[in-house]
Amino acid sequence: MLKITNTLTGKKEPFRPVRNRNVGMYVCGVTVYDLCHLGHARSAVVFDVIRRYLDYKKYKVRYVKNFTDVDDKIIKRANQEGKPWLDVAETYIRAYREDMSRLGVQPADREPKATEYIPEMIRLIETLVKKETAYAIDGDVYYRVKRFKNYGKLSKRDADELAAGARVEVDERKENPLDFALWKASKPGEPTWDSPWGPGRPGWHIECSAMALKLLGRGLDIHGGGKDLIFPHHENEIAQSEGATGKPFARTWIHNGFVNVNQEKMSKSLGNFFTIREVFEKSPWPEAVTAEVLRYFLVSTQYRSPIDFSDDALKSAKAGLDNFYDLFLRLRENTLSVGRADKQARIALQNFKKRFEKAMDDDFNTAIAIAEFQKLRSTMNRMTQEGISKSTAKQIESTFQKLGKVLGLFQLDPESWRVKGVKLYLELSDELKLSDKIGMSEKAHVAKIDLSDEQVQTLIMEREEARRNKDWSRADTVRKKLAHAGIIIEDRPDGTTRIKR
RNA sequence: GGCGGCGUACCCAAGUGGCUAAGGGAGCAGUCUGCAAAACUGCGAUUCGGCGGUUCAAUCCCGCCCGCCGCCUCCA
Repeated sequence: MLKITNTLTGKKEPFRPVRNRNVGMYVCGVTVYDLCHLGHARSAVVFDVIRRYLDYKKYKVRYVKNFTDVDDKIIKRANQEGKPWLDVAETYIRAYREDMSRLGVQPADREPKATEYIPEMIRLIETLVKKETAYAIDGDVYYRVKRFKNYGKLSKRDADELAAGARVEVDERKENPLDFALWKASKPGEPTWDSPWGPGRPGWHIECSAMALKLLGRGLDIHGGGKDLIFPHHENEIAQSEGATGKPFARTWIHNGFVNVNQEKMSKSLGNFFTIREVFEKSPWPEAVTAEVLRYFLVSTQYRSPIDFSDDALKSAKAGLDNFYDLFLRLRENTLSVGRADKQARIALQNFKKRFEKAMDDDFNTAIAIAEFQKLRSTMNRMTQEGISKSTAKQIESTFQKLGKVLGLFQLDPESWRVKGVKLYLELSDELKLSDKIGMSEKAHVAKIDLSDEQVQTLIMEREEARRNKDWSRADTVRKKLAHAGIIIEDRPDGTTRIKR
């Protein structure tokens, strides 16, 4: 039985969708005014994994993740760049899609844009106004927080105390400092739509209420996003939606923890953020490898906890994955016609599956799920030594692939993970050279040696010849030379040589 | 100030009122190997920030203290 920690109740509770096996899931997407950073990547990967696991459990998932494409920050950006605001939004929606596809994040079933749901928003606001849960002033419409008795139930805040401690400069026209904008009269040059209150544009929170209600309605089982959205965004969504419909909005609220750098939240204001593409660009590994490394890093911590990003963390993730892919290679190479360990291996696979599901059922504990993969890897390495047949080896590999898919891991061809065939040209850097940026000590000594494919081949042949002549010192010299270019040579028992980087 | 969270070995990271405190990375030693790498085997927290309390028994429950972080304003 799947259990999920629900922010609303503060408890881990059994997951029961409204309509049996159908799951409606809404996740707050990004405001498209800039490139996505690793924080966005984490949120995306977390909910991608949740979605994949629900699929795996044979739920019928309808996953909606929106784009906020009308907003103050987009307007500001457009003004800075002297571009139409729609262009800005389009640019970053495209960038988002590129980044996510690199990360192997599956698109949601619906990716609505706020601007496509203006009529729905207006209707929602009208309902609220009719119920006197909202009021209009000079073309603006505000939500009357006092009218919603449960205000604060998600973020566990007391409305009165909030009002007392309000740090925002108070708009004198508002009845209560906590009241928030549902609709804003637009200034010249700003995006604008006709409305019963005059030309204007939506406030920040209303779009998600409108889209979630429209696309998922009462089947809203899961509503998610980063922890920073709990207040005010999700709190306000609840107020708007429940204020209008009089019915509970979402059943289970899921919030993911932040990505930190040196224990501090990665954020624009601190300037300590890394964009997703920046990490890809600076990565010493091929793109597909980097993607899995990032995912491995991101899911190696339970989704609610903070996770600290660093070069070391990525290297550690890479090393962990290398060991898996080494096993996959071994599985393809070291098989027999009849395996002594076949039976044991098959039993281990069955047990593994149960443990994996147990881990994931417990609030998507991907950290434990990975630990289970690790144990299986170790077991299978031993089985391989004892001897397994080709068909069992295939079964093992496909189990890793099939269950790994839930986390988005082990999806690459083991041959291409780090053996021949990948791009040979590489810039060799121990560190990702992120150091200066995050103020860490300078320790990146970059040796840059580019070897062409041909040069590598020549060197390897040279070493083979040396080995045949038992000229060990010459063979080792070549090995060292290649090592400088990041190429590792492994001599295998059958006399062949494996090339890794 | 209010609310929430965290502090587990060199690093990352699970976890439980009592059974060996998972797993990974790094390290060390052994087997293997021309050497190396990989794999395998072994080693590595008598202890879970500190101090008290509850309990037959606490890392896990309670209280206090110390340290760190987040939200309370836009933020994944």
